[in-house]
Amino acid sequence: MGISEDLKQRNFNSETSKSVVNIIFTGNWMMQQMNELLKPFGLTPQQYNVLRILRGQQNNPMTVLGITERMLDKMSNASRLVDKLLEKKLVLRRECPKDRRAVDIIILPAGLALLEEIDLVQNRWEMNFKGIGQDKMGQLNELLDEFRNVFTNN
Amino acid sequence: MGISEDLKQRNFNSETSKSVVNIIFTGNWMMQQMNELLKPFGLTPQQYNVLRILRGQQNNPMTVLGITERMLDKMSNASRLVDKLLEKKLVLRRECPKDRRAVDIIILPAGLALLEEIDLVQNRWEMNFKGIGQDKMGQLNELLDEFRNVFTNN
DNA sequence: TTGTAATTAATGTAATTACATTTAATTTTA
DNA sequence: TAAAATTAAATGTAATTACATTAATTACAA
Repeated sequence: MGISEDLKQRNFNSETSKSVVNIIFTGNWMMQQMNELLKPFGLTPQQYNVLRILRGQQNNPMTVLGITERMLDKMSNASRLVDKLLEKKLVLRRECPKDRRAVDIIILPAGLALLEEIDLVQNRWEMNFKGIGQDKMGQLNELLDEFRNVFTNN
Repeated sequence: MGISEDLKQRNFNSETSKSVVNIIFTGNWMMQQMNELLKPFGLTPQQYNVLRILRGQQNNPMTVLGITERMLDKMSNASRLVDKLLEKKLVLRRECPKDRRAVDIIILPAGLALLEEIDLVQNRWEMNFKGIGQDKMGQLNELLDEFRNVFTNN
């Protein structure tokens, strides 16, 4: 019996308890999917996330702190993730001229190219969900946001 | 700027792309919440999950494999998680009489008592979500299930 | 200005995870 | 039955994460 069936059969105290477990489980499941998708490209989901954040800044440099603030998983050490991306020559690291404590990170053309490759595969993969429909996707996003917004901060 | 605002501002290709990121992010967020909640009790979310699985079996012994199948995060090593629970004297481990390769794990009264303590705190914590309403919770659960069910297995 | 506090990134480390391998027992099959 | 294949759990390990600390720089207050 898989966990999906388990989720259904388990007698939860409340729909809320089930949601809590379901969100964690589905998050793990999704991460796993991403992990498989990224494996051929030699990136972990966390490294990929950092690259996408850098691309999102339209080639403006971004400090390590800036990256940290936007990471999905705050606990991954941005400093060391950037190390890995440096090793792969996907980003550049240089002292920030405005604040010598800070370090600017810039995505390199190789990084952008890799992201574009991954985009193709990811878009194809996302097609799997097209049966669900935009309206339901929107609903899901609203519900997840609402869930988190219960706690004012975050 | 927190990630929530970032999720809103980021220009996603599609509502689907946003859902993918949102599910991962909200899963991590929820895990973090659980982590904070469990810290005073000296349990990690994974250890807690195993304890709950064992409780769910109404004190029937369960093999390590059985636990693995029901874990939220399949990748955590059930064997070593059980080690930790043994150290804390929350479970018992004994050779399975029907199959000497397998090992039966049974939750001890101390484990059940700890879970009841945690239940109190968790129920109180879940009250935070009561404003959302049962109907929306149900909706969310259905949507998450639908998302995963796109891939027949899992 | 000078000393104190705060901020930024990097690093040290213990624990955990991911992944492969090993050991022991059981099942299958020749 | 004996050998081969499979299964269950444990273990080895390299990488990663969680958490604390450090080092360097900047901001601020006396």
